[in-house]
Amino acid sequence: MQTIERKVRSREQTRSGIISTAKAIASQEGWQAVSIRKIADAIDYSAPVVYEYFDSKDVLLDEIRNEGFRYLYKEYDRILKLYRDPEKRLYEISLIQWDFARQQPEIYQVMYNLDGAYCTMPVYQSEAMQAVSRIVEEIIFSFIPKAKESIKRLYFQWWSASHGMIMLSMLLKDEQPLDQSEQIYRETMRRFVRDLR
Amino acid sequence: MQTIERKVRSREQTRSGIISTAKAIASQEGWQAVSIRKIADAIDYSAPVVYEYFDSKDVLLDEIRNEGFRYLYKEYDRILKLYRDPEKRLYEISLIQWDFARQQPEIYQVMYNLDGAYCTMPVYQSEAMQAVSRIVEEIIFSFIPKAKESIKRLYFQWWSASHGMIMLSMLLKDEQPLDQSEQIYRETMRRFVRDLR
DNA sequence: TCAGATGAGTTAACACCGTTAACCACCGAC
DNA sequence: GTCGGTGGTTAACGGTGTTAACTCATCTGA
Repeated sequence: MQTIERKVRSREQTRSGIISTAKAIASQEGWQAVSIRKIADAIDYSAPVVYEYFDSKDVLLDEIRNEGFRYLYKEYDRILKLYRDPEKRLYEISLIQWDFARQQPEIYQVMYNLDGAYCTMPVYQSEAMQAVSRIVEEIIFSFIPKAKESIKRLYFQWWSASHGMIMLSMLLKDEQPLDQSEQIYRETMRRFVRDLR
Repeated sequence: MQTIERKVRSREQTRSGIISTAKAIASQEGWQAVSIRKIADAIDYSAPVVYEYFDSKDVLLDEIRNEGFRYLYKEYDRILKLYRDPEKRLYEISLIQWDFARQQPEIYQVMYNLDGAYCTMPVYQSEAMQAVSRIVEEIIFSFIPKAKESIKRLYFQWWSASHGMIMLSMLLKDEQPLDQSEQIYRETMRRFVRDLR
Protein backbone atom coordinates (compact mmCIF):
# COMPACT_ATOMS: atom_id res chain seq x y z
CA MET A 1 0.00 0.00 0.00
CA GLN A 2 1.36 3.33 -0.98
CA THR A 3 1.98 5.69 1.90
CA ILE A 4 -0.11 8.80 2.22
CA GLU A 5 2.83 11.04 1.37
CA ARG A 6 3.28 9.23 -1.88
CA LYS A 7 -0.29 9.93 -2.80
CA VAL A 8 0.03 13.57 -1.87
CA ARG A 9 3.21 13.89 -3.89
CA SER A 10 1.58 12.38 -6.93
CA ARG A 11 -1.37 14.72 -6.54
CA GLU A 12 0.92 17.70 -6.38
CA GLN A 13 2.75 16.47 -9.42
CA THR A 14 -0.31 16.32 -11.64
CA ARG A 15 -1.48 19.61 -10.18
CA SER A 16 1.70 21.36 -11.18
CA GLY A 17 1.52 19.46 -14.46
CA ILE A 18 -1.81 21.11 -15.17
CA ILE A 19 -0.37 24.52 -14.38
CA SER A 20 2.73 24.10 -16.47
CA THR A 21 0.92 22.72 -19.52
CA ALA A 22 -1.52 25.60 -19.30
CA LYS A 23 1.43 27.97 -19.36
CA ALA A 24 3.05 26.02 -22.18
CA ILE A 25 -0.04 26.21 -24.38
CA ALA A 26 -0.41 29.90 -23.60
CA SER A 27 3.21 30.48 -24.47
CA GLN A 28 2.92 28.77 -27.84
CA GLU A 29 -0.61 29.61 -28.96
CA GLY A 30 -1.75 32.40 -26.67
CA TRP A 31 -4.20 32.30 -23.77
CA GLN A 32 -7.14 32.23 -26.11
CA ALA A 33 -6.10 28.73 -27.16
CA VAL A 34 -5.89 27.39 -23.62
CA SER A 35 -8.79 25.03 -22.92
CA ILE A 36 -9.46 22.51 -20.20
CA ARG A 37 -9.74 19.69 -22.72
CA LYS A 38 -6.43 20.58 -24.33
CA ILE A 39 -4.71 20.63 -20.96
CA ALA A 40 -6.27 17.29 -20.03
CA ASP A 41 -5.15 15.76 -23.31
CA ALA A 42 -1.61 16.96 -22.79
CA ILE A 43 -1.35 15.30 -19.39
CA ASP A 44 -3.12 12.14 -20.63
CA TYR A 45 -6.27 12.52 -18.63
CA SER A 46 -9.87 13.24 -19.44
CA ALA A 47 -11.21 16.74 -18.90
CA PRO A 48 -13.05 16.22 -15.59
CA VAL A 49 -9.91 15.34 -13.64
CA VAL A 50 -8.75 18.93 -14.05
CA TYR A 51 -11.75 19.89 -11.93
CA GLU A 52 -10.45 17.66 -9.13
CA TYR A 53 -7.55 20.08 -8.84
CA PHE A 54 -9.14 23.41 -9.77
CA ASP A 55 -12.78 24.32 -9.25
CA SER A 56 -12.87 26.19 -12.53
CA LYS A 57 -10.70 27.56 -15.29
CA ASP A 58 -10.92 30.85 -13.49
CA VAL A 59 -9.22 29.65 -10.32
CA LEU A 60 -6.59 27.90 -12.43
CA LEU A 61 -5.76 31.24 -14.06
CA ASP A 62 -5.86 32.89 -10.64
CA GLU A 63 -3.36 30.38 -9.32
CA ILE A 64 -1.01 31.05 -12.24
CA ARG A 65 -1.38 34.77 -11.66
CA ASN A 66 -0.54 34.40 -7.96
CA GLU A 67 2.41 32.20 -8.82
CA GLY A 68 3.62 35.11 -10.92
CA PHE A 69 3.29 37.59 -8.09
CA ARG A 70 5.00 35.19 -5.70
CA TYR A 71 7.87 34.85 -8.12
CA LEU A 72 8.18 38.63 -8.30
CA TYR A 73 8.11 38.82 -4.50
CA LYS A 74 10.94 36.34 -4.26
CA GLU A 75 13.01 38.26 -6.75
CA TYR A 76 12.34 41.59 -5.04
CA ASP A 77 13.33 40.05 -1.76
CA ARG A 78 16.56 38.88 -3.31
CA ILE A 79 17.31 42.45 -4.41
CA LEU A 80 16.58 43.67 -0.90
CA LYS A 81 19.29 41.40 0.43
CA LEU A 82 21.68 42.33 -2.35
CA TYR A 83 21.60 46.11 -2.05
CA ARG A 84 21.11 48.55 0.79
CA ASP A 85 20.74 51.78 -1.13
CA PRO A 86 17.03 52.43 -1.68
CA GLU A 87 17.72 54.17 -4.96
CA LYS A 88 19.61 51.16 -6.25
CA ARG A 89 16.96 48.85 -4.87
CA LEU A 90 14.08 50.51 -6.66
CA TYR A 91 15.97 50.68 -9.91
CA GLU A 92 16.97 47.02 -9.77
CA ILE A 93 13.39 46.05 -9.01
CA SER A 94 12.29 47.95 -12.10
CA LEU A 95 14.71 45.90 -14.15
CA ILE A 96 13.38 42.67 -12.70
CA GLN A 97 9.90 43.71 -13.72
CA TRP A 98 11.13 44.16 -17.27
CA ASP A 99 13.01 40.87 -17.43
CA PHE A 100 10.03 39.04 -16.01
CA ALA A 101 7.63 40.45 -18.59
CA ARG A 102 10.09 39.71 -21.35
CA GLN A 103 10.94 36.17 -20.33
CA GLN A 104 7.49 35.03 -19.27
CA PRO A 105 5.05 37.20 -21.19
CA GLU A 106 2.20 34.69 -20.74
CA ILE A 107 2.40 35.06 -16.99
CA TYR A 108 2.57 38.81 -17.23
CA GLN A 109 -0.49 38.69 -19.48
CA VAL A 110 -2.60 36.68 -17.09
CA MET A 111 -1.52 38.89 -14.19
CA TYR A 112 -2.98 41.94 -15.90
CA ASN A 113 -5.65 40.35 -18.12
CA LEU A 114 -3.77 41.17 -21.29
CA ASP A 115 -4.09 39.78 -24.81
CA GLY A 116 -7.00 37.43 -24.36
CA ALA A 117 -6.01 36.20 -20.93
CA TYR A 118 -9.00 36.75 -18.72
CA CYS A 119 -9.28 35.99 -15.04
CA THR A 120 -12.38 37.16 -13.21
CA MET A 121 -10.83 37.50 -9.77
CA PRO A 122 -9.77 41.11 -9.16
CA VAL A 123 -6.00 41.50 -8.96
CA TYR A 124 -6.01 43.88 -6.06
CA GLN A 125 -7.54 41.22 -3.84
CA SER A 126 -4.67 38.86 -4.44
CA GLU A 127 -2.64 38.37 -1.28
CA ALA A 128 0.47 37.76 -3.36
CA MET A 129 0.00 41.02 -5.24
CA GLN A 130 -0.47 42.95 -2.01
CA ALA A 131 2.76 41.48 -0.65
CA VAL A 132 4.56 42.73 -3.74
CA SER A 133 3.01 46.15 -3.31
CA ARG A 134 4.04 46.28 0.32
CA ILE A 135 7.63 45.45 -0.44
CA VAL A 136 7.94 48.22 -3.01
CA GLU A 137 6.13 50.70 -0.80
CA GLU A 138 8.59 49.94 1.99
CA ILE A 139 11.51 50.64 -0.29
CA ILE A 140 10.01 53.95 -1.28
CA PHE A 141 9.36 54.74 2.37
CA SER A 142 12.94 54.04 3.36
CA PHE A 143 13.74 56.39 0.55
CA ILE A 144 11.59 59.31 1.55
CA PRO A 145 9.69 58.72 4.79
CA LYS A 146 6.40 60.47 4.20
CA ALA A 147 2.78 59.84 5.09
CA LYS A 148 1.23 56.60 3.97
CA GLU A 149 -0.87 58.40 1.40
CA SER A 150 2.15 59.94 -0.26
CA ILE A 151 3.91 56.60 -0.40
CA LYS A 152 0.87 54.97 -2.01
CA ARG A 153 0.83 57.76 -4.52
CA LEU A 154 4.48 57.39 -5.40
CA TYR A 155 4.10 53.64 -5.68
CA PHE A 156 1.18 54.14 -8.02
CA GLN A 157 3.30 56.41 -10.16
CA TRP A 158 6.21 53.99 -10.23
CA TRP A 159 3.95 51.08 -11.08
CA SER A 160 2.24 53.05 -13.82
CA ALA A 161 5.50 54.11 -15.40
CA SER A 162 6.89 50.61 -15.36
CA HIS A 163 3.76 48.77 -16.43
CA GLY A 164 2.83 51.31 -19.08
CA MET A 165 6.13 51.08 -20.85
CA ILE A 166 6.32 47.30 -20.56
CA MET A 167 2.83 46.89 -21.99
CA LEU A 168 3.43 49.24 -24.86
CA SER A 169 6.77 47.64 -25.62
CA MET A 170 5.10 44.27 -25.95
CA LEU A 171 2.38 45.78 -28.09
CA LEU A 172 4.80 47.47 -30.46
CA LYS A 173 7.54 44.88 -30.41
CA ASP A 174 7.23 44.22 -34.15
CA GLU A 175 7.60 47.90 -34.88
CA GLN A 176 10.10 48.99 -32.29
CA PRO A 177 12.72 46.38 -31.35
CA LEU A 178 12.54 45.25 -27.75
CA ASP A 179 16.19 46.10 -27.18
CA GLN A 180 15.49 49.70 -28.05
CA SER A 181 12.42 49.73 -25.81
CA GLU A 182 14.50 48.30 -23.02
CA GLN A 183 17.00 51.09 -23.34
CA ILE A 184 14.25 53.70 -23.07
CA TYR A 185 12.71 51.78 -20.18
CA ARG A 186 15.98 51.77 -18.26
CA GLU A 187 16.46 55.45 -18.78
CA THR A 188 12.89 56.26 -17.81
CA MET A 189 12.99 54.22 -14.62
CA ARG A 190 16.41 55.55 -13.73
CA ARG A 191 15.08 59.05 -14.13
CA PHE A 192 12.04 58.26 -12.05
CA VAL A 193 14.17 56.94 -9.23
CA ARG A 194 16.54 59.89 -9.42
CA ASP A 195 13.71 62.43 -9.37
CA LEU A 196 12.41 60.85 -6.21
CA ARG A 197 15.26 62.41 -4.33
CA MET B 1 -39.05 49.63 -56.19
CA GLN B 2 -36.86 51.03 -53.50
CA THR B 3 -34.01 53.10 -54.80
CA ILE B 4 -30.48 51.85 -54.44
CA GLU B 5 -29.64 54.55 -51.91
CA ARG B 6 -32.48 53.37 -49.72
CA LYS B 7 -31.04 49.88 -49.73
CA VAL B 8 -27.56 51.15 -48.96
CA ARG B 9 -28.89 53.27 -46.13
CA SER B 10 -30.71 50.35 -44.61
CA ARG B 11 -27.61 48.23 -44.90
CA GLU B 12 -25.57 50.85 -43.13
CA GLN B 13 -28.19 51.08 -40.44
CA THR B 14 -28.08 47.41 -39.54
CA ARG B 15 -24.30 47.49 -39.82
CA SER B 16 -24.01 50.25 -37.27
CA GLY B 17 -26.71 48.46 -35.28
CA ILE B 18 -24.44 45.45 -35.01
CA ILE B 19 -21.57 47.62 -33.86
CA SER B 20 -23.53 49.52 -31.28
CA THR B 21 -25.18 46.44 -29.76
CA ALA B 22 -21.77 44.81 -29.53
CA LYS B 23 -20.56 47.83 -27.62
CA ALA B 24 -23.70 47.86 -25.49
CA ILE B 25 -23.29 44.23 -24.45
CA ALA B 26 -19.60 44.80 -23.75
CA SER B 27 -20.44 47.82 -21.66
CA GLN B 28 -22.95 45.96 -19.55
CA GLU B 29 -21.50 42.46 -19.30
CA GLY B 30 -17.91 42.79 -20.51
CA TRP B 31 -16.34 41.69 -23.78
CA GLN B 32 -16.27 38.11 -22.67
CA ALA B 33 -20.05 38.06 -22.87
CA VAL B 34 -20.22 39.42 -26.41
CA SER B 35 -21.25 36.70 -28.83
CA ILE B 36 -22.46 36.75 -32.42
CA ARG B 37 -25.72 35.07 -31.51
CA LYS B 38 -26.41 37.53 -28.73
CA ILE B 39 -25.82 40.45 -31.09
CA ALA B 40 -28.06 38.87 -33.72
CA ASP B 41 -30.82 38.31 -31.16
CA ALA B 42 -30.65 41.91 -30.05
CA ILE B 43 -31.14 43.23 -33.59
CA ASP B 44 -33.83 40.61 -34.34
CA TYR B 45 -31.89 38.62 -36.88
CA SER B 46 -30.41 35.17 -37.00
CA ALA B 47 -26.71 34.77 -36.43
CA PRO B 48 -25.54 34.33 -40.05
CA VAL B 49 -26.68 37.80 -41.14
CA VAL B 50 -23.94 39.28 -38.97
CA TYR B 51 -21.49 37.56 -41.32
CA GLU B 52 -23.00 39.48 -44.23
CA TYR B 53 -21.62 42.60 -42.61
CA PHE B 54 -18.45 41.35 -40.95
CA ASP B 55 -16.37 38.44 -42.15
CA SER B 56 -15.70 37.35 -38.59
CA LYS B 57 -15.98 38.43 -35.00
CA ASP B 58 -12.37 39.49 -35.29
CA VAL B 59 -12.98 42.10 -37.99
CA LEU B 60 -16.01 43.34 -36.07
CA LEU B 61 -13.78 43.99 -33.07
CA ASP B 62 -11.19 45.52 -35.38
CA GLU B 63 -13.78 47.91 -36.74
CA ILE B 64 -14.80 48.97 -33.25
CA ARG B 65 -11.16 49.48 -32.38
CA ASN B 66 -10.61 51.65 -35.43
CA GLU B 67 -13.74 53.61 -34.68
CA GLY B 68 -12.15 54.35 -31.32
CA PHE B 69 -8.95 55.59 -32.87
CA ARG B 70 -10.85 57.69 -35.38
CA TYR B 71 -12.79 59.26 -32.53
CA LEU B 72 -9.55 60.08 -30.76
CA TYR B 73 -8.16 61.56 -33.97
CA LYS B 74 -11.17 63.80 -34.32
CA GLU B 75 -10.85 65.00 -30.74
CA TYR B 76 -7.12 65.62 -31.09
CA ASP B 77 -7.79 67.57 -34.22
CA ARG B 78 -10.29 69.67 -32.36
CA ILE B 79 -7.65 70.49 -29.75
CA LEU B 80 -5.25 71.43 -32.52
CA LYS B 81 -7.68 74.04 -33.72
CA LEU B 82 -8.45 75.22 -30.22
CA TYR B 83 -4.92 75.92 -28.96
CA ARG B 84 -1.71 76.98 -30.59
CA ASP B 85 0.73 76.46 -27.74
CA PRO B 86 2.28 72.99 -28.18
CA GLU B 87 2.63 72.57 -24.43
CA LYS B 88 -1.06 73.27 -23.94
CA ARG B 89 -1.93 71.05 -26.88
CA LEU B 90 -0.10 68.03 -25.56
CA TYR B 91 -1.54 68.44 -22.09
CA GLU B 92 -5.08 68.80 -23.38
CA ILE B 93 -4.65 65.73 -25.52
CA SER B 94 -3.55 63.81 -22.46
CA LEU B 95 -6.78 64.83 -20.75
CA ILE B 96 -8.83 63.68 -23.73
CA GLN B 97 -7.15 60.31 -23.50
CA TRP B 98 -8.24 60.07 -19.88
CA ASP B 99 -11.82 61.15 -20.49
CA PHE B 100 -12.14 58.74 -23.37
CA ALA B 101 -10.93 55.78 -21.32
CA ARG B 102 -13.20 56.77 -18.48
CA GLN B 103 -16.34 57.36 -20.50
CA GLN B 104 -16.01 54.49 -22.95
CA PRO B 105 -13.91 51.88 -21.20
CA GLU B 106 -15.17 49.08 -23.47
CA ILE B 107 -13.72 50.82 -26.49
CA TYR B 108 -10.48 51.48 -24.71
CA GLN B 109 -10.36 47.81 -23.75
CA VAL B 110 -10.78 46.52 -27.29
CA MET B 111 -8.21 49.01 -28.55
CA TYR B 112 -5.56 47.51 -26.30
CA ASN B 113 -6.88 43.96 -25.84
CA LEU B 114 -7.69 44.52 -22.20
CA ASP B 115 -9.94 42.61 -19.83
CA GLY B 116 -11.06 39.79 -22.06
CA ALA B 117 -11.39 41.83 -25.21
CA TYR B 118 -9.29 40.11 -27.81
CA CYS B 119 -8.75 41.20 -31.38
CA THR B 120 -6.17 39.32 -33.43
CA MET B 121 -5.27 42.14 -35.81
CA PRO B 122 -2.14 43.93 -34.57
CA VAL B 123 -2.89 47.49 -33.42
CA TYR B 124 0.18 49.04 -34.96
CA GLN B 125 -1.06 48.09 -38.40
CA SER B 126 -4.26 50.07 -37.94
CA GLU B 127 -4.30 53.08 -40.25
CA ALA B 128 -6.45 54.96 -37.75
CA MET B 129 -3.95 54.33 -34.96
CA GLN B 130 -1.07 55.51 -37.11
CA ALA B 131 -2.95 58.71 -37.88
CA VAL B 132 -3.33 59.31 -34.16
CA SER B 133 0.36 58.65 -33.63
CA ARG B 134 1.30 61.05 -36.39
CA ILE B 135 -0.77 63.86 -34.96
CA VAL B 136 0.82 63.57 -31.53
CA GLU B 137 4.30 63.23 -33.00
CA GLU B 138 3.75 66.43 -34.93
CA ILE B 139 2.78 68.27 -31.79
CA ILE B 140 5.92 67.04 -30.06
CA PHE B 141 7.95 68.05 -33.09
CA SER B 142 6.54 71.58 -33.12
CA PHE B 143 7.55 71.55 -29.49
CA ILE B 144 11.12 70.48 -29.86
CA PRO B 145 12.18 69.99 -33.47
CA LYS B 146 14.55 67.06 -33.29
CA ALA B 147 15.37 64.07 -35.44
CA LYS B 148 12.55 61.67 -36.26
CA GLU B 149 14.03 59.07 -33.96
CA SER B 150 13.98 61.37 -30.97
CA ILE B 151 10.41 62.32 -31.66
CA LYS B 152 9.35 58.70 -31.87
CA ARG B 153 11.10 58.12 -28.58
CA LEU B 154 9.39 60.99 -26.86
CA TYR B 155 6.04 59.92 -28.24
CA PHE B 156 6.64 56.42 -26.94
CA GLN B 157 7.38 57.85 -23.51
CA TRP B 158 4.31 60.07 -23.54
CA TRP B 159 2.10 57.20 -24.67
CA SER B 160 3.53 54.88 -22.02
CA ALA B 161 3.02 57.37 -19.25
CA SER B 162 -0.56 58.06 -20.25
CA HIS B 163 -1.60 54.52 -21.05
CA GLY B 164 0.16 53.02 -18.02
CA MET B 165 -1.60 55.24 -15.58
CA ILE B 166 -4.97 54.91 -17.27
CA MET B 167 -4.75 51.13 -17.29
CA LEU B 168 -3.68 50.90 -13.68
CA SER B 169 -6.37 53.35 -12.62
CA MET B 170 -9.00 51.17 -14.21
CA LEU B 171 -7.49 48.09 -12.61
CA LEU B 172 -7.42 49.61 -9.14
CA LYS B 173 -10.58 51.67 -9.37
CA ASP B 174 -12.23 49.77 -6.50
CA GLU B 175 -9.25 50.42 -4.28
CA GLN B 176 -8.23 53.90 -5.31
CA PRO B 177 -11.08 56.20 -6.34
CA LEU B 178 -10.93 57.31 -9.96
CA ASP B 179 -11.07 60.96 -8.98
CA GLN B 180 -7.90 60.57 -7.00
CA SER B 181 -6.25 58.71 -9.86
CA GLU B 182 -7.30 61.47 -12.20
CA GLN B 183 -5.62 64.04 -10.03
CA ILE B 184 -2.37 62.11 -10.07
CA TYR B 185 -2.75 61.56 -13.80
CA ARG B 186 -3.15 65.26 -14.47
CA GLU B 187 -0.14 66.09 -12.38
CA THR B 188 1.98 63.41 -14.01
CA MET B 189 1.09 64.44 -17.54
CA ARG B 190 1.55 68.09 -16.70
CA ARG B 191 4.97 67.33 -15.36
CA PHE B 192 5.81 65.27 -18.43
CA VAL B 193 4.86 68.12 -20.73
CA ARG B 194 6.75 70.64 -18.65
CA ASP B 195 9.91 68.53 -18.55
CA LEU B 196 9.86 68.38 -22.31
CA ARG B 197 10.99 71.99 -22.43
C1' DT C 1 -48.24 36.75 -67.80
C1' DC C 2 -45.07 33.56 -66.61
C1' DA C 3 -40.31 31.44 -66.02
C1' DG C 4 -36.15 32.48 -64.11
C1' DA C 5 -32.74 34.94 -61.54
C1' DT C 6 -31.56 37.49 -57.35
C1' DG C 7 -30.99 38.18 -52.85
C1' DA C 8 -32.34 38.43 -47.99
C1' DG C 9 -33.02 35.56 -44.41
C1' DT C 10 -33.62 31.14 -42.28
C1' DT C 11 -32.50 26.38 -40.20
C1' DA C 12 -29.23 22.95 -39.28
C1' DA C 13 -25.01 21.44 -38.75
C1' DC C 14 -19.75 21.10 -37.35
C1' DA C 15 -16.34 21.33 -34.09
C1' DC C 16 -15.15 23.31 -30.19
C1' DC C 17 -15.81 25.40 -25.32
C1' DG C 18 -16.60 25.11 -19.68
C1' DT C 19 -18.87 22.27 -16.62
C1' DT C 20 -21.40 18.48 -14.37
C1' DA C 21 -23.86 14.05 -13.58
C1' DA C 22 -23.72 9.35 -14.00
C1' DC C 23 -21.17 5.49 -14.25
C1' DC C 24 -17.36 1.88 -13.91
C1' DA C 25 -13.52 -0.70 -12.34
C1' DC C 26 -10.33 -1.48 -9.13
C1' DC C 27 -8.32 -2.09 -4.39
C1' DG C 28 -8.12 -2.39 0.63
C1' DA C 29 -10.92 -3.74 4.79
C1' DC C 30 -13.85 -6.53 7.31
C1' DG D 1 -16.58 -12.68 -0.57
C1' DT D 2 -18.81 -8.62 -0.21
C1' DC D 3 -18.66 -3.67 0.93
C1' DG D 4 -17.18 1.12 0.37
C1' DG D 5 -14.33 4.43 -1.35
C1' DT D 6 -11.22 6.21 -4.82
C1' DG D 7 -9.57 7.58 -9.49
C1' DG D 8 -10.96 7.74 -13.57
C1' DT D 9 -14.15 7.50 -17.48
C1' DT D 10 -18.14 8.61 -20.87
C1' DA D 11 -21.95 11.34 -22.01
C1' DA D 12 -24.46 15.10 -21.75
C1' DC D 13 -26.05 20.34 -21.41
C1' DG D 14 -25.93 24.75 -23.09
C1' DG D 15 -23.05 27.77 -25.13
C1' DT D 16 -19.40 29.52 -28.78
C1' DG D 17 -17.71 30.98 -33.99
C1' DT D 18 -18.68 29.68 -38.48
C1' DT D 19 -20.58 27.67 -42.80
C1' DA D 20 -23.60 25.05 -46.02
C1' DA D 21 -27.96 24.34 -47.57
C1' DC D 22 -32.37 25.75 -47.97
C1' DT D 23 -36.74 28.84 -48.36
C1' DC D 24 -39.29 32.33 -50.06
C1' DA D 25 -40.54 36.68 -51.79
C1' DT D 26 -39.53 40.02 -55.08
C1' DC D 27 -37.80 41.83 -59.29
C1' DT D 28 -36.43 41.05 -64.40
C1' DG D 29 -36.87 39.98 -69.03
C1' DA D 30 -39.43 37.82 -72.86
